[in-house]
Amino acid sequence: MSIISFRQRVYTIAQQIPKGKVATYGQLAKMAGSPRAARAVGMSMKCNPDASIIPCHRVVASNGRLVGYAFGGIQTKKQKLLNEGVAFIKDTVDLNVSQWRVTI
DNA sequence: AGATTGACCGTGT
DNA sequence: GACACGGCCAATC
Repeated sequence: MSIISFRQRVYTIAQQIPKGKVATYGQLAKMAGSPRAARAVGMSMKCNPDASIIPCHRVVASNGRLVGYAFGGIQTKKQKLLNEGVAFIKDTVDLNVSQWRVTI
């Protein structure tokens, strides 16, 4: 089943997040096959080799809050998202509008 | 092999 | 709405 590591799966999924949308850590965990592994997802993002191939800035907490970004901090992360047209409410993403929804 | 850690999440007060 | 607590999973020491 899992020939590739959990981390690898997370990366693959993260790359599918469309521009202008965001996904939550829990959401990715669920998609990767471990619904409760949100923390592990966070680690994967932290260890991610390159932001240009893995859009880790499109991953936010379940409440839309921006947490962590290893390529310049929260500010940079927010700027990138704003630049992509993600809807913000103060410092949190409006998930109602900008969450990545996998339409059946 | 065991313990610790971390870019989390849900629930209760 | 803010704060505290516990649980969860994979990677790392």
